[in-house]
Amino acid sequence: MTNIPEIRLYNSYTRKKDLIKTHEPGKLGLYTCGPTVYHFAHIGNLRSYIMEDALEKFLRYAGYDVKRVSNITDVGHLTSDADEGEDKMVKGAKREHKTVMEIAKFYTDAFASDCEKLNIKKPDVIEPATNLIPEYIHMIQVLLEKGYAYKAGGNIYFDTSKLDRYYVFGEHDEEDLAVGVREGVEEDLNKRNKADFVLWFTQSKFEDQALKWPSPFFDEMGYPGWHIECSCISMKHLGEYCDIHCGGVDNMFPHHTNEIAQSEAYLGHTWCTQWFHVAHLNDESGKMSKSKGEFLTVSLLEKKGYDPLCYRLFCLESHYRKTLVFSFDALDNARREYEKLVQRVAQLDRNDQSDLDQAVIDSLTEKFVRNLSMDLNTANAVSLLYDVLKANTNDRTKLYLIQDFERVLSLGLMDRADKYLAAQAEKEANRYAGIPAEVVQLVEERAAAKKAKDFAKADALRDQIKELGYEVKDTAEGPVIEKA
RNA sequence: GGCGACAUAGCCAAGUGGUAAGGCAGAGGUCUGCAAAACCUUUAUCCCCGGUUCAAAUCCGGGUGUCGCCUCCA
Repeated sequence: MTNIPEIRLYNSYTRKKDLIKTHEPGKLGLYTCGPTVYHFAHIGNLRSYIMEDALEKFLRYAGYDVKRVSNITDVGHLTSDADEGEDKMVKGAKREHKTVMEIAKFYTDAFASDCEKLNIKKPDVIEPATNLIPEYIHMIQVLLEKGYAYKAGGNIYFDTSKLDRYYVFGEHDEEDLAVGVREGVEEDLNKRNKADFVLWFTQSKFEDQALKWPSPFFDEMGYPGWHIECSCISMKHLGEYCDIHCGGVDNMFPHHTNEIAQSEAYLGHTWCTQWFHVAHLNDESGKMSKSKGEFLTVSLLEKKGYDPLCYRLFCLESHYRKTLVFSFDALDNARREYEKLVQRVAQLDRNDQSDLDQAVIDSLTEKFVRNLSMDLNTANAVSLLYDVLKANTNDRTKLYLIQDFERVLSLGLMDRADKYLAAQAEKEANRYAGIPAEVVQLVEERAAAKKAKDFAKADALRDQIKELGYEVKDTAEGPVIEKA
């Protein structure tokens, strides 16, 4: 923690690029809003996790002792994208004829697998929402005692009028809120203020929750509202101060606004003042969602022949605060680039015993840190890979730098380079596999003729090979024979 | 209606006061008989209009456009 560089990140809370501060020097508590496990994550969801992963890794690279906590929402998240609106988890279970618990388990695992394929590091703590029911009840009790919450119509609501400043991410007038603008969402008449939100449900206009718990508030069983889980999970694992809280921009309001409201009302002091929001991945028609158009998942990309890490490269090449438009043309671009990068890394000599070129290392790592320290400029950090490859220095130094940068970028370049080399070796070993002996004979004769610069004979032999139904092509790695 | 973000070449994308990084694609070239690969060279005045300044893609004002949020979303 001695030499941590100054890092600036755009903070949605102050709308400025603030210098990162931590409550405890050198230690950094990072909270990232996790998925609701009712369906597969689409690649737009995953963009946020990729960028948050890059942030986490850079903070570690810079020298912070990071503790990252993430939730898994497996209860209490209402949806209204169906006709009447249902709980996401209940809806998922119904769709697949499974129990809510089975659904949660299945999609939690699927999410973990997607993350692994994208080289997203597992958070230090992953907490399912259903694990902390007593904590929610406790927080709600305190909020009731302090007068920040009220009971109405069988639910408990947070009273946003009790706060000096509720709209922390931008100035709003309560009257400006367009309540019920969305189809299928009706105004809840139990609310005292338009912006009030539910902390605990026993009555819902939607279909019954599958999971319910007893509470001291009502005789009926109930379940927590969505916002309370993140506050409690963060406090349980990071204490009363959260250094940086991450999520997608769409969570700014109401989710994160509500988290701040309830957390600070509960604690009586500020809770988290650094907010990192990742912009959306759109398709040509706008925001990507699970309910419209092609549902793009990691497995779908794999099915179409894309290495998931091409997608990671695609994301890192763009800035996290800028909307990124996805198209297969753009992904093809990234794939081509990725393949070239891998090949160039593979061509570096791993046995190079030269001395490390400290001047080059210092200069390039300084640029790497400077770019990432300025609002996580991953696009420039990726560009530096090319500076490394082009640098006027030995291969050992280049490999050292690439592996060093990979601690943050995690593009799997070394691993894919290994695979590339193995595939090349395999190709070499199987060059003549399945090719008739007489064709192999002709190919070798042709190679000899070429070596002797007898090109007329070589071309004649190539024609002969063609007559047998095979085509020979010379490549950098020797002749390749294909069925014509 | 309110709030917010963004607008740079064919495409993706940096740049936050000093005369436009990088990548993909394209074009020209070098090279290995040809071809492929590789390598080299090459491609923009920054949405529009005003202003500040010796100097603006970068700051200010006014437009236009795209996208997002306003209790489902990463």
